[in-house]
Amino acid sequence: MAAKTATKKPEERIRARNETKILKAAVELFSRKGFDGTRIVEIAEICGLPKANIYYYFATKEDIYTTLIERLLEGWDRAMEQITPGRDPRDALSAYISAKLEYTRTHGAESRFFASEILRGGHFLSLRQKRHIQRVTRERVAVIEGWIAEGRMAPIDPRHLFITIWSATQFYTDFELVAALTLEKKRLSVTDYAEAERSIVGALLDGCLPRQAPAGTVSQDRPPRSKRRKKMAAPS
Amino acid sequence: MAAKTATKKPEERIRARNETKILKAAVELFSRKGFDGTRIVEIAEICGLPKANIYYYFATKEDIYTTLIERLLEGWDRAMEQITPGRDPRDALSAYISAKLEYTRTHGAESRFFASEILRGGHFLSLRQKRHIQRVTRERVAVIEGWIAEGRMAPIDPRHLFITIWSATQFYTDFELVAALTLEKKRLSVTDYAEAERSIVGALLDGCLPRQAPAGTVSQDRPPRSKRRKKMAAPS
DNA sequence: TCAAAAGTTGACATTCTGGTCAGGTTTTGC
DNA sequence: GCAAAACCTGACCAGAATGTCAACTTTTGA
Repeated sequence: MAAKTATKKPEERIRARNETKILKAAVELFSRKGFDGTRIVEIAEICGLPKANIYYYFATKEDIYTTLIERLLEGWDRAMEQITPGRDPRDALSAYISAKLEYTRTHGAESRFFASEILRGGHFLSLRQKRHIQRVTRERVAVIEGWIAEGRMAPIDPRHLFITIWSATQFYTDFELVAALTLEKKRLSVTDYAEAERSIVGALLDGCLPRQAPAGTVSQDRPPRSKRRKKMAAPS
Repeated sequence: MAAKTATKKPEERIRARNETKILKAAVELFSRKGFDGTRIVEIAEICGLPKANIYYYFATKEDIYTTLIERLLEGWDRAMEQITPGRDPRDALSAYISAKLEYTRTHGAESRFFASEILRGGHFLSLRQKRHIQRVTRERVAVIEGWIAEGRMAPIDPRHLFITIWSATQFYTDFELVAALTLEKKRLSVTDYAEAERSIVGALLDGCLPRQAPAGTVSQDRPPRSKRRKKMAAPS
């Protein structure tokens, strides 16, 4: 498959187009039916291609799967970039939560696909990919540790904080059924995600207990949790 | 299978024993390989039974699967029972988080099995089962709404709070790989779960921002988390 | 224009796996 | 002790799924 015969580069239009089509159909199916539950003839049907054509672009089913993993990982760090030392912790964490929710909302299949892979033990993840996740995480953990050292955040373990944020944000998409049952909706809407954001930010940043002294005091309405609420979730 | 021929009841020792054995092997496999990825001959091998024997006890693979779902749902509410109106919110929520973590830690396969089922859309869940989840949740949501009305909790949406708690606790087991990568461990230990509990409780109840009261008072209701990590230079 | 490269595809080979079944053995109730 | 019920299992089947291939068509570059 000499893709670059020197004088060539943009002539792989057809290839690019079809590979994209295939991967798009595949991530949708994999995310809902898993690796074993997905048949390539299904992928082919969705693409409107004969099965043999799929095999012209990808040698095996596993090939499609791992290609998807590779692409998805590129998105892993995107949201992480919100966490930078210079920023105010409240803003940074809010933005991070918002970005993560927005991504998971608009990329349901990808989110579930990744969740499914991890749930099954991540046997398709290469060592390099695991280390990538680890490295990216470690960098941002350091930022938060910095904030804590400066007294700008409570002394909470940043690693567990990240885990809590990840899990809370992903839940709405990965386990939408339970989320919908809980919220008593048929399906989740954009508004539900917005509410989720408010709630997660509120609970994680300020806690869910009254902000006053414990003991006997009765708390009235909580003081403005965050005066600098931006309009809407940032597009992605 | 007429299991009760009037004069019989406890003579199904063999049946009970084998069914248990089969279900135990099945939940382990289903949780790691999904419905389609699990072959009944595998289940049989783990049980040390010939394949046909599995079919003597369960008519189909789906039969095994749905039987498992039914049993698991019984455990769903267990932890929920921590949330009772009389209790102090802090205690109740702490106990709930603790119970949920303990369950997920000691019942990894079951936890992942359920997660996997929901992730795939929960098509094996019956309407009755969905409604059960909904009802149990609604009950406890009401308790929290009561607390909020009494000013014993900040005015946060209890539904989203539950979602955050569920997701955070389950994450450590369902997505252990990512949790382990984040915590830089090979596998999670009991101690890690204990730390997780502390962290989740800390973040959710008190928030992760400094507790300085708006008026300037220094809060002391947060137990000082002794070990501060040394500061690190913030990277890019 | 035209040959080579890229893309397409129906039919086939092969392997798996869920599920069946008939006939056998063991356990139980009396 | 004995018949009936419960339990066991090797062999088999039908459908399905992955992957192959050789012949065919379209696109490309000069």
